[in-house]
Amino acid sequence: MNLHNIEKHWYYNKLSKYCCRLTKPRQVILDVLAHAGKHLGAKQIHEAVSKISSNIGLATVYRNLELLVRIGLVWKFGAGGDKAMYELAKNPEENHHHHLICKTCNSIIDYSNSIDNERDFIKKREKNLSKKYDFKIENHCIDFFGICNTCRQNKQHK
Amino acid sequence: MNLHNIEKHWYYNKLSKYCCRLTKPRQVILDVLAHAGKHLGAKQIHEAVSKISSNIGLATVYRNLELLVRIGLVWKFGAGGDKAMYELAKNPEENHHHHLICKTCNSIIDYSNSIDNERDFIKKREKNLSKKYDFKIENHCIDFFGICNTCRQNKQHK
DNA sequence: TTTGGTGCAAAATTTTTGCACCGCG
DNA sequence: CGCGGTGCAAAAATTTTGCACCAAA
Repeated sequence: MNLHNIEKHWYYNKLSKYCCRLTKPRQVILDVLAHAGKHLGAKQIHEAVSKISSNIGLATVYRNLELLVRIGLVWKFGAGGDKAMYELAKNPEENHHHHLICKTCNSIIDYSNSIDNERDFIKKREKNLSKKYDFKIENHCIDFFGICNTCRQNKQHK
Repeated sequence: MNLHNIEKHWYYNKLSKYCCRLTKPRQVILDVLAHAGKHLGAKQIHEAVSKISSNIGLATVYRNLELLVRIGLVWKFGAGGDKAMYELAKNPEENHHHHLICKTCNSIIDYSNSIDNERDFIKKREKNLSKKYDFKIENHCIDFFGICNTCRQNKQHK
């Protein structure tokens, strides 16, 4: 399970391609996201980052996340609108996460869009929409909201 | 084009069904969303509400939006994670909006999921995911991010 | 030396909460 | 009366900005 170094190269390379210096904070933020393997909030990222390397400001985390989102290395999604969540983008050839978000406890289940033909469907949809609205689509976010099994069970006990 | 009263009945009825009083603020908030016909932020809603009826607090707007979202009358989505956006839910039989969000100017294009077979696809997907994760799905949010035509043109002129 | 990147602190924005009060059931 | 709902103000949480400084190109 040592894909980790390969991934490292992938995203580090992409960063330099965009003429951004590979600074310590950027390295650490990317590593944190890669290790997490799932969505994190800005504060969580800052906390994790601080454990690895001290004196990295929350503002720097925000500034770099914005940069990373802009160049497509990180994806940002809304989790229903409370606070922003971030996750490392995958290689274009790979699939990424979509979400099941519990309205009651706010927990988030990641699922991969490799299931079924979702990926193909989205691709087709993007092409169609791009043309129709003259809009260059770079990525997307698909979230389902509802009630998780734990919360449904708790409800019954009330 | 006087569907407006019909719609009114629809959502007013649903509200009373959930044992919530149909108070002035709730009426006004729903009317604002119905008239807007598109997503609005909490602040925008409060401003619009204030024009119709004075002395309705922003906190009340937030509290009621939360309620309306919980009972399914209003949909909330993240717009990429800055602030929450709200739009009136549609009758279950109708289609609702998905979004194309410009990363550069933050403008949002609504599109209806009636196009193509998107609606059917989502339905199928929901069923599949519900079963797989034992998760009761109530609604969803599909957003595409990219660059709108205006911003693409501006870029070229730089 | 010039520019991009940073830390820190202050500010702005968005959302939540506490509390007293009001009015329907 | 009791309780859901409200306004207002204060607080909390999230995100952005100003500014001086540092370090790589």
